[in-house]
Amino acid sequence: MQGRFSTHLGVRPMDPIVRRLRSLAPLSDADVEIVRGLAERRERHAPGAQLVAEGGVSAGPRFMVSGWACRQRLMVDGRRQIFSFMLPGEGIGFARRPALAATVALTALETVDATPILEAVRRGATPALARALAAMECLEEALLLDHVARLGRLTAYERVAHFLLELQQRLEIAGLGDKQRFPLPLTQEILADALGLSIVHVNRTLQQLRRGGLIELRSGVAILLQPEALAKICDYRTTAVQPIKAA
Amino acid sequence: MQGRFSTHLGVRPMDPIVRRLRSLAPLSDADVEIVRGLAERRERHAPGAQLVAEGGVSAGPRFMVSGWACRQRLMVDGRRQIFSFMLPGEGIGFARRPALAATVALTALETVDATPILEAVRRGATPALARALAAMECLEEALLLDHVARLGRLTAYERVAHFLLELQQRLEIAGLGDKQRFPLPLTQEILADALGLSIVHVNRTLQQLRRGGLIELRSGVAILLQPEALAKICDYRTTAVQPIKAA
DNA sequence: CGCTTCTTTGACGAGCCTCAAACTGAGTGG
DNA sequence: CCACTCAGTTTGAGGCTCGTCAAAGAAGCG
Repeated sequence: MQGRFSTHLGVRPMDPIVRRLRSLAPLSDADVEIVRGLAERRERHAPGAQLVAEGGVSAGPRFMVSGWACRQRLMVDGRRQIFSFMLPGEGIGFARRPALAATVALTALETVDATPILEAVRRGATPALARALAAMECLEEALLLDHVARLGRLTAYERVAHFLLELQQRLEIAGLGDKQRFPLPLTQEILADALGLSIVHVNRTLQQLRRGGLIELRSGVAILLQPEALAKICDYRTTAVQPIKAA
Repeated sequence: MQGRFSTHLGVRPMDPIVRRLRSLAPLSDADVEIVRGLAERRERHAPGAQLVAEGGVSAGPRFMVSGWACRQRLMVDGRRQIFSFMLPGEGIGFARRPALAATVALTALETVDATPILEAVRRGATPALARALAAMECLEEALLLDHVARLGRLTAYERVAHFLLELQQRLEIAGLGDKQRFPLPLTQEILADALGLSIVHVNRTLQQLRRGGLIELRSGVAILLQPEALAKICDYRTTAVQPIKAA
């Protein structure tokens, strides 16, 4: 289904990665070629598969090619908190440290090994990609802080609006979806565990947004009918993506 | 007051920093000397002072010497979310990126410029300190994830317990406080803004913990009367501080 | 179809927030 | 030394937000 989607739209598999990196720093054709070269070592994962175990060392840097994943932690009594989502084009395991949370596939997904890029960067061969990776790390932290503020200081209604706006933006950058419409292959349980709510309350909040004519949701596709109104609801500010100047 | 405290206990100003780094990686005497050498360039800040502006570039790496600070963000309607606290011995602005949140002094505090250490590390002069700084960064992210889980999946009662246990541990490492007792110079408003609660509810939750004989709080000092019971309440797991192996 | 997973709905209660006001303690100045 | 102020804490009352329990629809899938 996902594969067909790509084919029909003429989206080549590495496009989300290229688009995303380009949004972080201007890349030369040579840089882009390095990225496209990654396509060789592709890896498939089934939904539910654990990409990185909590406490384990990450199996090298990778990019998401298709599908969704998340970082999460479980409590002894079964409660779950999702820390972040990984979308096509985004990186996994670039930080060389023990994983502080498990990374789990939420849908069927594909990744590519990004080791060649990291090596090229270490050789100093591609300062532009180095900047892009630095900006990527920075953006990840920004998203985590947004998540904290969302959980700590927004109501359920605001949280859902804020989260949808964030996804819209990230997916648009990757070339999936536009200003209003994007794929959303998440169950309400997953939304609940990310947003710190119960399933039931997520359901009711979504309906409230629907009844208000703000969003539409069906069969894995979200439509933001009034993005500006949504942004107003939750004081949404685009997490600025300023490319980092070389040191 | 704070100065007197240090003098009486015979705590030298750089001790918290040394202790904290030592908890992250074994340091040689030479390493410790480098750290103690920082004491020259000390800086004072009044409570409420902004150490780093949101969006601004951090004014170089620093260590907290005394006092407390926090990273926070304000919403347009005045709501505030505190992302993290900075305690004596901990670092500020080591990541070379635009600040994603403002850093604000919560009490009178002192910092030292850590640039010399960063330079020594870059020269490769001190691999042990390099490991300690890497572990420091890692630990910071771990704390942030803990914070997310706290806000998303713990009740008010659990949140407060969890937070107090975290502070106890961090302060003990810095040599301030012991297994049960530690300084807590935070108003209930600050606690509320960190834990995603209202002031009133923080107050009631603290009293619930007091009535349960779990904690004691007075004039800026917290006492955990039953640390194990507290840990049980909130599924508290020490955020393991495993020194990172050299690459 | 018949299963399972996911969504939706209702009823109810608890957790947490808001508003408001009293109380405490540490200055501060007359 | 005693008001007086101000920031912070505590208490009460009431209500909204959100969670839990339970069960009934939908929707995907073999």
